[in-house]
Amino acid sequence: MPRNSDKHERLVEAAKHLIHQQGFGQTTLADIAEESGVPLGNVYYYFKTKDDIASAVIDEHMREFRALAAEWEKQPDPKRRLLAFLDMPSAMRDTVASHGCPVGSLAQELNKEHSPLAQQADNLLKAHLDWVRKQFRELGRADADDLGLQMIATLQGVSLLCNALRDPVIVDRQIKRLRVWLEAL
Amino acid sequence: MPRNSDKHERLVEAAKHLIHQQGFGQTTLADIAEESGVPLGNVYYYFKTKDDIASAVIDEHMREFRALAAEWEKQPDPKRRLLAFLDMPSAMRDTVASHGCPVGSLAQELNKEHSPLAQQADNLLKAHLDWVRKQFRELGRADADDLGLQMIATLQGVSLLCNALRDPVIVDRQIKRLRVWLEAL
DNA sequence: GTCTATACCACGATAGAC
DNA sequence: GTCTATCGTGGTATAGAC
Repeated sequence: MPRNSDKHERLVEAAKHLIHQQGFGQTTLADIAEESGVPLGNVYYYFKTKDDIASAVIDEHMREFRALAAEWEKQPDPKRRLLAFLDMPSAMRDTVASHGCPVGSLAQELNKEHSPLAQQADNLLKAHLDWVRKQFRELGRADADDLGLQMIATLQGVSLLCNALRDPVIVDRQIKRLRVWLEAL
Repeated sequence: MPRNSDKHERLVEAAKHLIHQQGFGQTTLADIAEESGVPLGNVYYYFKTKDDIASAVIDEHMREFRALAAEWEKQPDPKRRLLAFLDMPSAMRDTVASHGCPVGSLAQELNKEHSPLAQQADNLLKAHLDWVRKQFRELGRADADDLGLQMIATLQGVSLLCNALRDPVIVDRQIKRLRVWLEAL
């Protein structure tokens, strides 16, 4: 067990970045070892398999999401919470243009494999969706489930197109549109 | 040069299906050879590299898109052309739930590599986008570019979520919403 | 707990017989 | 043109010294 060392943490952090940039399949254990400054063979002291690293990365994404959600929930009403949520993709516009959405692209990749990792990534995406839907419900919308899906789908689609067209301005424009849409709701 | 043989065609067709189902990285030449009934070593008579096969697959997608577009363009007005366009994802709802959008997921995967294939897949996605934008322009909309992006982004996002949640009904509902939106435009 | 060296295997690609 | 056999590389995972 990792004790007084931060190597475990460094490995997960390196894997998180590399997987976002290169995808899970393209990222080798050697890449992760190098980026985190841990010798290759030593990686197996912390993780039994490559899949275990990916699993830890998804867990980390989930923790980060929960921490952000706790921040957004400090807003006094659901509409402002949703607007706060939109700050996330806005702030990531450049990295989205370069590598897409870290959670959406990972989920899509893992869903092509038959590994149980896919389910875990899907749950992460579902956590985003559920949180947004909850806000729409608190707004009193009977069609909260559809609205939430519409919002997350738009963000995922915009990320994909923004990445394919390599144009961060797409994120700006479409998020602005979503803000207007929210305000008017 | 392939002449009186359909092996070339069978290889591309097999690769197209397998890449959609498993992704490009996960699909091996052995898979493609087996599915198309061509011996492994013989694949290299038709394609110099694995990338060349992917390139041919993307070309094939492009041809199919152009053929469909030619059909849609038989509709008398742009609104009906856009509605006809939406029949495609509707008809594919089950395979989208199983494996995502064949062009969107491929583009996202290839954009994580540094290969020139990414550009080719991006062009395919852009062809879809350009066609839709053209229809909005012919509808007389000054914001045609935004509307087109909004529509393609929605479809891509819906495909991704539908795949992650494994629920084809999501496609039905959201396409229905898009139809209503179009009618009202 | 840490690191080196290496086993082992899958896959892309090639050689060369027919 | 077709197919078999095989090479070489690179990547996951392990053995075992320190």
